[in-house]
Amino acid sequence: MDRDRSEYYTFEKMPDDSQTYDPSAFARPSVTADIVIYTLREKRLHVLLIRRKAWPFEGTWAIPGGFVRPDETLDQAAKRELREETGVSGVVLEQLRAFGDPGRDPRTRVITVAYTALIPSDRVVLRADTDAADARWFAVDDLPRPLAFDHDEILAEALRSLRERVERENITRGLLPVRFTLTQMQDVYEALLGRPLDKRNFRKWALGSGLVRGTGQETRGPHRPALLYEFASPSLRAADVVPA
Amino acid sequence: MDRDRSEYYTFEKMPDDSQTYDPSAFARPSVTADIVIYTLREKRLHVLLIRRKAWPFEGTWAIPGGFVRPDETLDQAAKRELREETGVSGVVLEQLRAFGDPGRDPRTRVITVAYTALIPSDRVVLRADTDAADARWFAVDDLPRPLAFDHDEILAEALRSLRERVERENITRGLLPVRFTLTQMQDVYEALLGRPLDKRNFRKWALGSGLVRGTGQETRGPHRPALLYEFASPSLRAADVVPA
DNA sequence: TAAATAGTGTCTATAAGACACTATTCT
DNA sequence: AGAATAGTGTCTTATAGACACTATTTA
Repeated sequence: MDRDRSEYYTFEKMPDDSQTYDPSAFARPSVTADIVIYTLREKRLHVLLIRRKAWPFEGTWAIPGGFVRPDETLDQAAKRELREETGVSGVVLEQLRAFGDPGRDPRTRVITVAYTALIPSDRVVLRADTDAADARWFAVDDLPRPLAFDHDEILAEALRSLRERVERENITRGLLPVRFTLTQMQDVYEALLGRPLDKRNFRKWALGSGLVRGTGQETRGPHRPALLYEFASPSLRAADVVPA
Repeated sequence: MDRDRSEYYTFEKMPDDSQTYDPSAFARPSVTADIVIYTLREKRLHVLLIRRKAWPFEGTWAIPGGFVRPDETLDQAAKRELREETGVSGVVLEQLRAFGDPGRDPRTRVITVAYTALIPSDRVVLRADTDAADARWFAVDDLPRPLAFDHDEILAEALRSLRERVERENITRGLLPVRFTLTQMQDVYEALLGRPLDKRNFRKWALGSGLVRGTGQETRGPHRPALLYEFASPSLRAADVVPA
């Protein structure tokens, strides 16, 4: 091992315990799944937070989540926690990444696998809106800091990832109802990108790209009706949707 | 809970054990960090695999990795394992995602956090090349299947992610030496994208984008010398590089 | 008829892609 | 002189962005 390490990466063998290492020799970490749930309210991107009722971080706001059970996949755990803590199901879940710094949870070593979910603005019926206190939507640019654990970091990363994906994926589908107007769709894009878009250019792009297709239907209201559109491709990946 | 679930996502409270759940009530999983190490050899993208010496999957090829220790971050664990198993350090590591299906490891529940690393083609000195048998480079389109655990899936996902990132990041930096010719750089892009690129268009793009800048130096060989370039921005994120 | 929202077209600038030959060095 | 690799420019096409007014409905 006397090769010049600053000039060459070497592969000469070093003491290798990976084949013989006994996992039970070290305390195992707990593993949780946390879910960042986005929706659009009044043209602003919001996340759902729950107020913690117990130590640690009692009374502070946190991303919903919980422990992964021995017999379920990480995706299943995320779906289950989402359902248990918020009653939401049938939502597209996307894994962000794992967060696992020692000390991020004062109880014990906890590694969390963070997910993001998008739910349509017209289908949000949050009981806590009236009930208040224990579950609330917060605009992503107006969060109650500090959050529990390292949830500030997770939310920052989730938002960065979301914005990155906006341009190259049909990511807005998850935030829109089945049928929607082009104005609603533009609102979603503007909220996600954080900047205003030109109406004519946006519509040219949305229609020209074949992303959406017109339904016959129209909206009603005290003003000119708008045509309703739907997404053209099937695209909701089966694996991401809970059957029931 | 009598609202029409097919029409509305509801947030009415369901039995919620997340606040009172005792993590020690369930067996905790083991957590590992696995690293997919890419390099370019003879214009083809290769990954480093090691042959397992012990049960399970004894004798089959696997991605290097090992258990995360209680006092280290996930990133540190990945760097340590990379160093221990291959002697490589000072490499950019990027977390891919966690893989944690029950049963992916026959020993016990093991959740792995997968990383990707890129190392430059000219600095690869793999002892096992002559020694053989226990650590080898494989072209990504010619892998020894089946691999151990769910490593087929991890490699497929890593490659998908790598190709996705090629277009929008300076990802090739990790695969190139400090100084390189534009032909070498084009080789990297072609290997990663899996298709040939036009030489003139590539050079126009590489130079015009300000990504690289010429050094004064030239190569030598039995043919016309080529100008050597280097990346313009500092850009290697400090957190990704092991200091020593 | 006022308020509110929907809907529509052109021009310009930039980026990406197709395409083939000459230049330099060494043996 | 031949082998090997480096290096170079134009035209076309597609895409994104700037930019402002008319249309329809209900109260």
